[in-house]
Amino acid sequence: MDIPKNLDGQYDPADHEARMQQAWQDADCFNPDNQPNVDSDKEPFSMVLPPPNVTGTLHVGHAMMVTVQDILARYHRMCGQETLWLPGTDHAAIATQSKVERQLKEETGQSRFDLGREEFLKKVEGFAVESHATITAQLEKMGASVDWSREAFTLDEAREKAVRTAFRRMYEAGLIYRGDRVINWDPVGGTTVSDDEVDHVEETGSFWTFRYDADFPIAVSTTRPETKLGDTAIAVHPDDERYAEYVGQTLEANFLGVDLEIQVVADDEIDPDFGTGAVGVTPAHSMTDWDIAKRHDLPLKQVIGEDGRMTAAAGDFAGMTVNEARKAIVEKLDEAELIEETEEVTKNVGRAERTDAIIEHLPKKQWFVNVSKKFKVESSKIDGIEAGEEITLKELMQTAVASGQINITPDRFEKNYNHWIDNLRDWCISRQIWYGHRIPVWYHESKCVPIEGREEDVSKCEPFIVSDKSHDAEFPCPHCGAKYIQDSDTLDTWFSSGLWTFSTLGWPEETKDFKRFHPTNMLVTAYDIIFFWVARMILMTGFLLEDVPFTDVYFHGLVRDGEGVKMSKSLGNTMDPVDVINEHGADALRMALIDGTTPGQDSNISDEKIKKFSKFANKIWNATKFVMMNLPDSYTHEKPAEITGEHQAYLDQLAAKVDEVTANIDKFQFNLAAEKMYEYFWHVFADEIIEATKGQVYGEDLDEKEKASALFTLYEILTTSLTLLHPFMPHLTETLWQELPDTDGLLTITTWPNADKKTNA
RNA sequence: GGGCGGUUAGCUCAGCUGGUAGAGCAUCUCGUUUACACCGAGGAGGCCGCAGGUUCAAGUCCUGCACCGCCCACCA
Repeated sequence: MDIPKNLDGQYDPADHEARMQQAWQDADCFNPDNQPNVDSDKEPFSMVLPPPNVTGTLHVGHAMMVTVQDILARYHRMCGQETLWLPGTDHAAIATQSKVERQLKEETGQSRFDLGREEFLKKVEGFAVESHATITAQLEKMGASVDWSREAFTLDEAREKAVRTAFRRMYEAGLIYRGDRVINWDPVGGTTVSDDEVDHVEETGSFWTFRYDADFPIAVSTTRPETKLGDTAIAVHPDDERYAEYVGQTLEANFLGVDLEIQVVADDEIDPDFGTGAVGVTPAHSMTDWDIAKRHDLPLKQVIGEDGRMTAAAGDFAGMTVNEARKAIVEKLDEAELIEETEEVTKNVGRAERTDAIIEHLPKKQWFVNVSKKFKVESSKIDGIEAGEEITLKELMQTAVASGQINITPDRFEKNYNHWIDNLRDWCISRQIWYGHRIPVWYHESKCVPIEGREEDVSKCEPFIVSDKSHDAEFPCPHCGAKYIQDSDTLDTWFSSGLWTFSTLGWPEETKDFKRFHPTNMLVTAYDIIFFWVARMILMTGFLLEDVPFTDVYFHGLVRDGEGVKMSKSLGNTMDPVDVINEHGADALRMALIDGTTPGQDSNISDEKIKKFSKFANKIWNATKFVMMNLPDSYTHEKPAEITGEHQAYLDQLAAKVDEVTANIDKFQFNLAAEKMYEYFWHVFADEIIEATKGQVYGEDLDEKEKASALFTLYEILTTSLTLLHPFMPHLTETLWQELPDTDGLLTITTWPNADKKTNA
């Protein structure tokens, strides 16, 4: 028999991958509404794509995430479950805005303030559109079986409504509040950032022990003398006899020309053995000092401004940058012989994740989510929480996981998660940037900001309105005609991504999709956003739906280069998935990402590894060619009356392999499933079984019964293998499936070999 | 200061609930067999970080230690 004409030569993915993607799109089978192989007895399977930031292009880390999810989606779809994998993108507020700001600066030298809010936002949106097009093209190229008809964007109209509704409901429950607190201020980005957006870098610096003035009885230590201009107290341990006589007193000091009133307080948190045992308390510029100040009702004195310069309260040092002031203060202290000791120490310096600016701690009025305030749960769907129970967001987040309702793979991350929640402070959700969901609060201009000369009767007017409705940035007050003006801040990007599993399904409307697909089944993501995102999703879903967002979380590791070095643009070792796909095919890339990697473990991707699987693809191509060359012209796959003992043993081995691979996928052991199929197809099927049957299917003096038995066995093993490999190598397997003589329709909606055995699929 | 991960063949890594060590690449020998040279047959190469313990049996479980890496935490 001749070589099948479409299988001539070697396998070249470039000839087939796009064709197969088109065939799937044409059949529209990734849209669960049109999925033809749904088994109505089975539960649906749903997942959201963690929305990539619209800040550029996808990298191999995304490819890993997409591969794992696509394996799951295709597997569950083949098992007959109505399967939804919902794609989308994230506006990534600060990340996107700062990227566009940098571009603007480089190209025109302008800042966002030169352009103005409206013009600048147009620029950002233009950039986002471009980036979005790149990302969707990349996802398609990887073979992601997502349902594009349901695509969402964290900043589109439907999501805006979800965000406003969420904000309002949390506000009404008393969980969102506006308050003064010390926040993390990014002086370069000109915005607050949350605790999680601060990276701590170890740097060396001096640690000075000094007195405010020569007559002051207590010495204090600091790495940041410039903040000491804002000291309003000294805290000591209650049992510390050295300072007992001063506790309760208010001492006067003149610190390099600035008058200080220092209250001496006793606080259990102070370590008497560290430094002098006395801490200069700076409530305005330290979060821990702020806490101390709250406990002792201490006043607050801000000496550093939002521009990173000393304020008027800093006396002679006003107007200096923080660094200049530090230097000047140390010099003057030195001259006045007030420094008792200078030590070199290593210290953690907080830097803004996006701009790398050194974070300043400043007191500022911001919006927060209170994670420690009890609220009443109306009708709980969370295991371990009863309807009517009073609970905090922290407790809710921990219960959802501790109860086992949310299962984390690998489970060691559960510890991380709990530990983070234990230490969680209120979540600062307002940002002073322009790109994002504007805070849905409107302030009454005459009530909140009294305007001179106006005498409207404002007794009926609300000072501000929190609304889930769509309003303009300004609208007239129905009572007095003055204006309501919207808060100029935007929300932390994770506020909207926290709603992602249900905002994408139409919430707050009770849509069919929402009822059918929520809670979702799986969340697949890298472990580095467990706090940013996973925890916030559990928080938001827990409060708003009194439910969990998903029942399984799978964390994959970070992807490094072949030498195990973290990929970065500056090192030039980044890998664009599209380049790899163009050269070796998406299937080879997918297998290379899965092979030899375990959940949560960082892995290396190398050219060598990718080649391994492009060779494997070629092997499958050729084995299929061999089987087809030996089939009769109009082969139909029917079991012959007699299967020889030898062949039956092969089929039994195959059945066992099906069970093993299925079990591996069910347990999220994708590496084992992939390695098993590699080993089986190449070294068992190709090397042994095909070789052993060669003399039985072609040549002289054939036993016709044995030949029929052999051909049936070969075809059975081949088609079953292609089916098992489909979630991993969808393009190649679909291509071959289309060439085989007795296959029906698309492989991607063909039933998984032992799908009927699976009870809870 | 807490927590987590890693330490297995020259390199990069698998090894699920404990039962006499595996893959790819590299290396050596042989083979132009009509699916595939992106191939086949065969070989060499491992006190499974160190030290104890549990067990009939440990790379796999327990304890301690060492080194590498990561995360969290502003000892002011």
